[in-house]
Amino acid sequence: MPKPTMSDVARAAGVDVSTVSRALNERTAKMLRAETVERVLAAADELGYRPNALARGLRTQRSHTIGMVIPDLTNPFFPPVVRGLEDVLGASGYTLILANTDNDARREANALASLVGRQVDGLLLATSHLGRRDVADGRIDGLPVVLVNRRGSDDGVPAAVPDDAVGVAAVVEHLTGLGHTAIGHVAGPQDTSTGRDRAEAFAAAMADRGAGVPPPVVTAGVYGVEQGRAACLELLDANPGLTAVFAANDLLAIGCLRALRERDVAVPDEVSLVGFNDMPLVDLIEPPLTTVRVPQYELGREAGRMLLDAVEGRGRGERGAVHTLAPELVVRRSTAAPPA
Amino acid sequence: MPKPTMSDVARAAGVDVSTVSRALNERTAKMLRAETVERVLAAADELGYRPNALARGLRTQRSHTIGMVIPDLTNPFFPPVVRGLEDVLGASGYTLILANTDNDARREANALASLVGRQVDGLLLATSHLGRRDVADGRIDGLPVVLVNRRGSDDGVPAAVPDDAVGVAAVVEHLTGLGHTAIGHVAGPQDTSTGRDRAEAFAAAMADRGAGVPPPVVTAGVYGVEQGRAACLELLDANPGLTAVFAANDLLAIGCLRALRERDVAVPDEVSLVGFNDMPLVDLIEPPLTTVRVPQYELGREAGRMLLDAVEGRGRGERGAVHTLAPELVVRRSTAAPPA
DNA sequence: CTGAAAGCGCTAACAC
DNA sequence: GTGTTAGCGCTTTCAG
Repeated sequence: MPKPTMSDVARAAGVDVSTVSRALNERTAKMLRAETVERVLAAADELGYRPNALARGLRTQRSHTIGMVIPDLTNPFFPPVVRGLEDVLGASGYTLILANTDNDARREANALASLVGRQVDGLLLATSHLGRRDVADGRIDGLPVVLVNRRGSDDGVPAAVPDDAVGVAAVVEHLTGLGHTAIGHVAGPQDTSTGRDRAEAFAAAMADRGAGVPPPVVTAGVYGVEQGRAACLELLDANPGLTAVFAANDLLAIGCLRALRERDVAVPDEVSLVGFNDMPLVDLIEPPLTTVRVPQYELGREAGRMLLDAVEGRGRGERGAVHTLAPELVVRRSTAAPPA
Repeated sequence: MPKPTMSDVARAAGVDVSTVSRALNERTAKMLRAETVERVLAAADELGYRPNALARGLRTQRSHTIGMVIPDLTNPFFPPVVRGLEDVLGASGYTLILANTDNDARREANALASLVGRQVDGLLLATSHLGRRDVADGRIDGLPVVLVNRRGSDDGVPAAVPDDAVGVAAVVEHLTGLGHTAIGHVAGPQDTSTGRDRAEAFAAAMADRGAGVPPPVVTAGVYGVEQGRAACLELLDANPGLTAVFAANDLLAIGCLRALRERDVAVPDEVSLVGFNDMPLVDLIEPPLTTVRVPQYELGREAGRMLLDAVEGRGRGERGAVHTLAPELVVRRSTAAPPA
């Protein structure tokens, strides 16, 4: 027995397919006599009828599907974001389709093309690089776009992001409060808003604290453990007096930890280390990482809400709504007072 | 300018839509004159035409979409599996849709219904419990199903799984080789093949090693950190002489680590600890976890291949092909000789 | 080798 | 209130 279709239900209930369609749709069911609706529902239930989402989407020009582009699902930062997204989207009947790009431009282009071909109703981008022009107006191929965790070049494109400046300020305050003055920064890619904003906020916060010269910074080209390790090695070698390192995210911080171990410097006894994101499991490494907690699940929820608003035509005209979520410093055991 | 459709391309190229369809499809392009194909391709390219996957799917009864049901994406075990899956599916033009269930039967039912409604061509289940009857014949709602990381109750349903017995045997050999005899097991849920098989393999391997009495076992109801902690506490309290604990997966092992810390017992000096899976980041916790490496990415690839075979009608008749991947013991610093 | 026509399963005017 | 009709964008006989 092949899948029952609407006309099977119609026949079973003794009505026309259009009546079945009306009965099955919340909005149009009230056009019908209650008794009819009931009869249709019973027949549908009896046959185990499931509406065909493809046919519906083709007809309504709405697939109830959302595409999301991320660099790499195995980066522990993303799964909680995705869960948050799924929870809001699912509640409204939308399904999420993920695509990984591994930071490769060609793969990203393919992914977008594939998603658009699948008629997604909207796009979530966690990969946006500053300066990409195709999202300047908050749309790709006519589809609404919301950036996740990163901002666009200007604030014209909707985005859900952590408040980097606030987070970084808390880090610098914590470190200087502990007595550190020689603090270095392992910065993230400067073509991402997170990398650039955190580096700028760090320089600004240090200047506020009366640092005469700009603090030492080494930039990692990609947010990855290995890149963090290399950058930290460089930072350490160029600045032997450092007593603290602030990494632009947790993956880089883990790389720093490896670098520190290689150079045989004790954390936090000789050098303190701080990350950013508080991604899952960083509380289990040794020493447990002091970091800035970005509400990942909430980030996903917020981005989902924003995109749904755009897709369903609510809240139009508020082009460039960048929603900022408050981060929070989580002090663990990777930071301590500098050695006497 | 709305999205160009096939008839737009047809008009631009001065041919019928059916000709465009033929020109754009690998298989049917050879029916056409090369010059015609070229003209169509040029027109399509010119207009930026993208085939509508919904329309195609409706017509062909094939969405080129695969549904996957997992307990929880934030469990670090799954992302690499998903990546492996995506890589094989993507290469064949298929898209993966994920659904999380949080081990909730109702959510699972909803997820399956939603996926089936979206006309997925096949299903991947990483949540299967032993004894569920609806997959007994390797199909749900007529769709081919492949289990990932878990087997069904009998071997009638296709599955890609690690070889638990081999992995567990390696663990026991490692531990006994170190001199341990008092080894306890924190078992996984007994309604999953992994939980049950590993517990049985453990008992068998211990018996092989000449253990007179069955070794102590406490079962966790769910694969989770908190459940691992609770189970381990219980195990420890009931068996004060234990010098080693083998947990049925890494999440449980992390819970055990917490329990051990709470009881102030040093790992590995007083008690050795072994996990299972070698999920990402367990090499970074302290002490780095000795565990059994399950090739997660490969597991995904293998499951993907199996499902594609079933979906595309290849390899029929080999009902019940359970593909087993070889695990490998990874010795890190959570295991050592028992205290003298 | 290419065009005409039908139809996948559904929704949305438009009738009655 | 409910049936009739047309058509979303595509593929696939069937003609020619």
